[in-house]
Amino acid sequence: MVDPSATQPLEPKQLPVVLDRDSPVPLYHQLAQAIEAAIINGELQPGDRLENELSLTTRLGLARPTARQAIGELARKGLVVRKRGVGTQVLRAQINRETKLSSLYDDLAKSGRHPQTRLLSYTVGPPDDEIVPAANEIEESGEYVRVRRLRIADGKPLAILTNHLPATLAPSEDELSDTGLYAALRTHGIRLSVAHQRVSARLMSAEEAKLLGERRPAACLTALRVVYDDNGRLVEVGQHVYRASHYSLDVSLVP
Amino acid sequence: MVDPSATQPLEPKQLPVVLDRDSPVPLYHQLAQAIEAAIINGELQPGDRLENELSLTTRLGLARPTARQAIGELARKGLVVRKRGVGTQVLRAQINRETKLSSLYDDLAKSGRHPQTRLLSYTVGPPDDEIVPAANEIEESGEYVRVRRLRIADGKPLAILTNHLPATLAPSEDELSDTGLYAALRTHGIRLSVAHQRVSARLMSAEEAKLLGERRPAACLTALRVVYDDNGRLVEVGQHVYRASHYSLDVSLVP
DNA sequence: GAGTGGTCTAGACCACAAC
DNA sequence: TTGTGGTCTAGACCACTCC
Repeated sequence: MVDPSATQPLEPKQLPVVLDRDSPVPLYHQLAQAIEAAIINGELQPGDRLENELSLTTRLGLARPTARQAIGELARKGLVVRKRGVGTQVLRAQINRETKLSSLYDDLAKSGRHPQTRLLSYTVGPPDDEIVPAANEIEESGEYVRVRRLRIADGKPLAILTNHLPATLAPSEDELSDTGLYAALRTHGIRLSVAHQRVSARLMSAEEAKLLGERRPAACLTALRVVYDDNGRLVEVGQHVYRASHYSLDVSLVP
Repeated sequence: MVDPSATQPLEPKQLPVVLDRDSPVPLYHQLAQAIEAAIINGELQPGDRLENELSLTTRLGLARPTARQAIGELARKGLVVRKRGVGTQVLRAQINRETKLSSLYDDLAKSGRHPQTRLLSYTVGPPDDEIVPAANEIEESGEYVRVRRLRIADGKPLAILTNHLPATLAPSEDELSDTGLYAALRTHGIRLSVAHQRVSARLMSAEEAKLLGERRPAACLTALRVVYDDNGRLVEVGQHVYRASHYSLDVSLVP
């Protein structure tokens, strides 16, 4: 006997999750993506409670740590909040442009814009004074490639990217005009692991304003980025100057 | 029979970790902190291999998932890289001002500077047009408090902070001049869960330049921050204007 | 082949929140 | 008291890297 008018405000939805145990994709990630999809397409609304961990595990035939790992993934993304003694709730339906290690080129391409690159200069030589303040672990001895590029999106100049790379790792001039720097590095078998970025702002120089099509005085957003590969080797020091009137940086924070 | 001249280049150090099983601090976190401390104080150098997981677990009497959780914490911070079939290596000795959800006040206080606040205005009323672009989920009906403060560090003006809060949550004028906004919210039992920030730059207005002690033209770093509590309620919309010549924002990225 | 991290299971007890 | 997430154990098998 079911009374349809009975209040069931806290009845969590049982998502129709399908897991493929033969897939190389880990089960916890399959589950996390299934839940994330339900949040994004609105099946789970902000404020809704997730099915509890025990129910999930028995229903899907998983062990609890596996289910927890899935939910933990979502919690770190800020999509979901866990509260002991209460349950897990959906926080936001936000399509979360999350802080990740990607190139501006990739970002633009993914968001459907049309990135172009104009190579301004490509020089080889000893480490440049410009990069010293950023990286104190520079090998004084080695040769460095200094690349300066103008990044253009939808026909409008967007940023001036100056990158310094150890000559042994640096892609050729041709590779750089076709694709983004990080894509080029990836094809060289370099796996990036961590980057530190210092973001600030200043006035544009006359040259910068001219390249970016701004009238002085104009403000620019600056980023000093230091990137390491998975062996801890310094891969790149980048000084980026963004046209502040056309560019902003999204950052998500969790406590 | 031990030959001291034998090459043991890959012998990982066995850290003298002490775990307190009666502490309310989880074991995995105790272990993570012990390793992090060793990295920061130089006992573990960048490039050094960590003791492997199996050895850690048997030596410390832990289960493997516990040890993995500890190392995973460090990996997410970018302190350490795990490579299947190889081991776990220390990446950087970096004292990592990590991206977290804290107030500027807390940040300054922790870094040993002397933050002060000057309350510029405190008004109550319907939602301000200024905050609409940021948050489309504003309750049109409710009253909002609009607070404008000047943040000063070591006697130098550093930022103009404009915050909009639902009147039901907002701290009083007195609370705000004594402490940071987030600390005041915490004492009201509000637990923050996630924030989204959009960072850009522009030229300072005449009023901003005057408050911040800059000569125009001057650039400022701007942040539009939207903060939610652990129930998904909108807690705050903040528009921050930082003096670019005296402030930068550090962000760490992992793939 | 030996050693490493990556994934997963099947339980256990605890701390906290709501009723 | 009940239900929830938080922590932890003691294993297992697999995939990858290096020799």
